[in-house]
Amino acid sequence: MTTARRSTRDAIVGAALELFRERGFDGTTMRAVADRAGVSVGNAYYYFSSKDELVQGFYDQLVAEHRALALPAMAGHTDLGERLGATLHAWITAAEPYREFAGRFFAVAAQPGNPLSPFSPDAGPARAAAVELYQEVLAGSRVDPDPELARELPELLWLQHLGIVLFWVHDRSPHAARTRLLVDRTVPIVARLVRLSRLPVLRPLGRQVVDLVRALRE
Amino acid sequence: MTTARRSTRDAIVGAALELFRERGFDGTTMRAVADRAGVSVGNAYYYFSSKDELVQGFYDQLVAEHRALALPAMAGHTDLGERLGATLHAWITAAEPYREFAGRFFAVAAQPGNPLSPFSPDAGPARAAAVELYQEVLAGSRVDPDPELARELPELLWLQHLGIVLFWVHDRSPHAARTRLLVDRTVPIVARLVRLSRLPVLRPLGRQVVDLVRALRE
DNA sequence: GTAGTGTTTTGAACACGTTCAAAGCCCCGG
DNA sequence: CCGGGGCTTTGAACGTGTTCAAAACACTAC
Repeated sequence: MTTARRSTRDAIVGAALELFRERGFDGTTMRAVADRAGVSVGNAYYYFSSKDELVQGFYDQLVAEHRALALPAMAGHTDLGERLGATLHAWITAAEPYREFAGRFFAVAAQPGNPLSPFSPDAGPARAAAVELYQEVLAGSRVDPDPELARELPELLWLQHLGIVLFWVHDRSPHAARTRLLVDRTVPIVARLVRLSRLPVLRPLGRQVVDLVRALRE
Repeated sequence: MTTARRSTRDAIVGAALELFRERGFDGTTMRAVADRAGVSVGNAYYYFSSKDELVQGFYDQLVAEHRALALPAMAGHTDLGERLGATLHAWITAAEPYREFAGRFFAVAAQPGNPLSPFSPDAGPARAAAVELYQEVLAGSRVDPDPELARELPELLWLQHLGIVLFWVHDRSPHAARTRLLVDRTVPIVARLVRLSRLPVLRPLGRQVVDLVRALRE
């Protein structure tokens, strides 16, 4: 029965998330996950082909929480910098509970070939959803960048997001204060660059950036 | 005797490097490393407290090879873009033999708290050496950036280098062609930005960047 | 020489991620 | 009811990274 299948699966991923939060990724054993889910080790492997794959559950939850926090936070603002800042701070807030062990998670995802890697084909839909959020960040702001650049901007902003995440993962300061500082300082730079992109002196630069992004997309 | 100590250590790291090249990181077992080095497993752990730590050997070798390739490659050039491109292409060339499994290596290093991480305190000297190479890239070029920016530029170029490495790790194209494309497209952008940094419109932007870097250094 | 002390080396033992042959379960056609 | 074919589930077994108490060794002081 397919509903039995679902519930076993959910029990496993639920147990995994609980244990990850309690003891971190390395401190969680597959035996413990299986125990708490009330199944055998082998059964856990029937649904998830590796311990790494259990991380997908964490990932999905984080994306959903980020979106839920980001949209209301930027609503009402029309300044690109404000909207961008709200979105990035929302991410830091959403990720806060997982801070201690998220480093291991992202290290796993950073592994080339890993399906969780944001650059892997498997992560295509997840990536598209993330880029779309930045599309919305832009759409709600009264900003008028160079039109060619505008088309690539959502993806570029998502790249900025990845960079911030990378920093956050290594940030050991309380409440991720350094990452928040990085956001507060980076956002005006990006906003200014976008604003200046119409300037004649900067047009060739913008074109170079656009060409680069397109060339890499193949 | 300290020379015996050295030679055991070298035997282990040598065996590890051989095996890494033959079978990759995951395919290499500590038992195999110990065997080939002619010592016991326990002894390998006496010198290296984990399998990850053996990667340091690979890392050191790569840095040395990069420097050896980069210096002659940029000699004679005075254009910043040319020097930067030569340095980055030299890195890709030096890293080529390790391409298949370097992904695993950098994933290990990317783990927060790992002493191999470029941002860890343990890696301070290694980082300083890397930044210094970009100091040399700048020193040999006739370029005249905004003076405040100039002081932070070596570190910023090193950050660019890290970004390229990150891309390379995920690049599956033959001969890392896509990474080379990225270098060829990124370098002119960076060179142009540096050149434009003296422009009055861009001064505030440059200041923001400089402030950011300094704030994050604490 | 011998005893004492610190360093190096050993290999069995442990805990973990992962695999796999076998068993259990469910449902359908006869 | 029976038999068979696919899902699911099991837990013992394997190979791995890592630990540790004990042994071997090197040196010094007497």
